[in-house]
Amino acid sequence: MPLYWLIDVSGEEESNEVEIWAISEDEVRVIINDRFNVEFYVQSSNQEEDAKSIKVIEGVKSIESVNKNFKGKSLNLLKISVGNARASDIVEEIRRQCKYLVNIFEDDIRFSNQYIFKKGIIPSSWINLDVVDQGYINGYRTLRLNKIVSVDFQRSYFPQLKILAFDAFFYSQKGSPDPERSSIIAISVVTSDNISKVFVGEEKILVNNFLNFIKEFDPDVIVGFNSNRKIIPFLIERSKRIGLEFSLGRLNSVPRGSVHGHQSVRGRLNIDLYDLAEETPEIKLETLEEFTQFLNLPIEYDTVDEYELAEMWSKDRDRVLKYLIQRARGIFEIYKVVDEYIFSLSQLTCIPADYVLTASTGFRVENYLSKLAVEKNEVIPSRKEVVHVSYLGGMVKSPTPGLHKDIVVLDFRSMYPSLMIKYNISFDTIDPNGPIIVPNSAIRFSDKEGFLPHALKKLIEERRRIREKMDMLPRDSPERIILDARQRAVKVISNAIYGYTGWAGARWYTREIAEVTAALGREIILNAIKKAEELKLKIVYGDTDSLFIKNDKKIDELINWVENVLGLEVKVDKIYKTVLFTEAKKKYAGLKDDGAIEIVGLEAIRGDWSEVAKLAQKEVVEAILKVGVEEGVNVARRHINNLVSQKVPLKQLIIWKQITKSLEDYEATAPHVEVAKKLIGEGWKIQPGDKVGYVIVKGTGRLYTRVKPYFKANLNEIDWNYYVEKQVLPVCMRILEVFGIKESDLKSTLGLTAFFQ
DNA sequence: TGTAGGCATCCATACCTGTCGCT
DNA sequence: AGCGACAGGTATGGATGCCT
Repeated sequence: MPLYWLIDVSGEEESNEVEIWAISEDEVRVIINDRFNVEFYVQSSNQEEDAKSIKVIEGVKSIESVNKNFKGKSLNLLKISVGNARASDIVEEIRRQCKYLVNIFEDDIRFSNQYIFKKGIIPSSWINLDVVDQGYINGYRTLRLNKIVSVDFQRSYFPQLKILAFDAFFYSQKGSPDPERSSIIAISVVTSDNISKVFVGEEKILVNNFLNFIKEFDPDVIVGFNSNRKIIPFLIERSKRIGLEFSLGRLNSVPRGSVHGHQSVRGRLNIDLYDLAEETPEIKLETLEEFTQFLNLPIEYDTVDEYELAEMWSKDRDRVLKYLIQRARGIFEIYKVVDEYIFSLSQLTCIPADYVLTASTGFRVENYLSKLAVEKNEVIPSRKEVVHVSYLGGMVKSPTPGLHKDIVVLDFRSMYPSLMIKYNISFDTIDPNGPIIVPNSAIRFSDKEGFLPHALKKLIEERRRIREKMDMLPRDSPERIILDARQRAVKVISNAIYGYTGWAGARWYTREIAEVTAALGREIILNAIKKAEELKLKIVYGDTDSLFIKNDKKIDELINWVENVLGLEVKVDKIYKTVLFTEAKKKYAGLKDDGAIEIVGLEAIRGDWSEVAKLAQKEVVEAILKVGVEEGVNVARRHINNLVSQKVPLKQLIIWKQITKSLEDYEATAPHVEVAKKLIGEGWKIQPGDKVGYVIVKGTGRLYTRVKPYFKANLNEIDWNYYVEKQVLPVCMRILEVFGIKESDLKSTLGLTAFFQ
């Protein structure tokens, strides 16, 4: 039976036609057609009567009485199958006609999702298909699906995909490019066939050449950076203006806007690495440069910022083109590092690789659970608007300020998932008379395995299996890399299930569950602290599921006690030679036994502080941990002195902050919002999610009147005093005051006192 | 089309209090 | 003495981005 690897599934609900793009084992790109009728379920207090009304509604293909599970109950429902119609129209009619209607389920599950769930297929996987040849369309072999035979779980590798990385520049004299007046000046590409080129010249010819190249190379994957939100929509719009169809997709189709702000490109995977940058916490500014650096890829960029692009284009065209090519190269290389992760995530969540990155964590979890629900005959609840009542979360123990030597960090291994399994916590096991009781809580659970514990066990088992397999493979072997990506994907989903149950937008939102899980977490950590104190262990800090303990033989005893008495796994996560705490929770810095410095929570790692302040704090911390407080003071003085003598480059003075909502929604006046407003007034487009960089300049009055976009400021208007008093000094003092150092200790001796008057 | 809550921190603003000058 | 303007301090809430 031939094997096919699934690229994408799409379809037309009204014509019941499914279009699957796939690659056969011998690497032929094929279109597989199938038919599928959408189904949904109706709960009625008088099935017979309501069935009569439903039967005559146009588009209802069949009705069947079925039993399904719903949150721990068994429900008898009418399964409605839809033919040549839209489910939403039929639902509307049912709401009007059925007198005994109680509820409708699964009418809000997208067509292609239903198909994937109900046929048991898995995107980005190899599947045995029984197909009939139907000839060719535009050179693509077309098949009709007879039967899905089986998913081949054994094959962990992916087919040789044809990859095209691309990027584009648009010309805008002032502000952000706008398809109305800005033209496309260049498009660069780098492909898996090792072609690297840039399309330039007269706009129409340029675009045509690019599209011809696409048609000829025929990539399976199109990868860009910011392609969903900016590049592709611009190219489509601009092409329209100059009388072209931007047919990036197979069968000459133009991309169209799809779910989660994704651009759907027919027959190809359109992947935007910006989505991945956004969800990677280490990447703060979310630029391609930063992403590349984060992955340690040896790619150099001669960066041209957007604000200087137009000028550079007239001054040094080659430099701009060089940078554009470097970008496509960077995008390509990053993709090669992350593709396994993307496909693993796609397989696990059953979201096509195409938009698995644009879907946020909550929707990934939800898709995973939905797929499992169909398998377990559980009805998927409808999405409803509910009012969220927040609840108590994790417990954080205040740290003992100062330097601590030889500190062991004890971690409860995946505490929330473990607790949910241990107490069988789930939306379908809540039972006022259930045998499982929870300490200090009125809520009880039945002992019949719940849906969420089942899901979690499956995930944990899967991860264990993968890691076992991994251990048998040589390091850096391709298979091991794929498995590692897969186990990471599994872990992400598993850890997010607790949070998902407390998310008001979730289909399976059940606040009580999230609440009781968090309460149990607090109970556990408090018990562990109590036991540790009994053992005379010294705890310097703790947060949610971790304890920082002064090293002692008795720690083993504590670990055993937790495992035997509390029934949970704990492990030594790491050991600090020295760790530094201030008064604040969630902030510390440590020197590990391997010599590495770890900074947690402090300003030095926050994206919304100037580089000069971050660097100063980082060096102060390092000096204290490695040398001593005295040296920390010296470092701080040096940095302050640098500012006073105005020797710091402008780039280190930029403060970056995100615009999180549309500007009119801001209640408070804030510096970064004022900058954003100014920029918008000058023709820049700023949307929620964008980051604005600004510096503080000399002047009087409120801070927001003294801000300037970084690219409009120059060094002689900088308010150096601000950077001393509000940036470098406070972050250094935060650390140094722990050791009794006073502000005056940093300012004096350098003859700076006058400067601060 | 937002996993959760806990936390520190900055900034703008409202409010409070005391002082001073003027009548 | 009584009043208002003003300066300076403080409490409060919005906003951001971190931690587990």
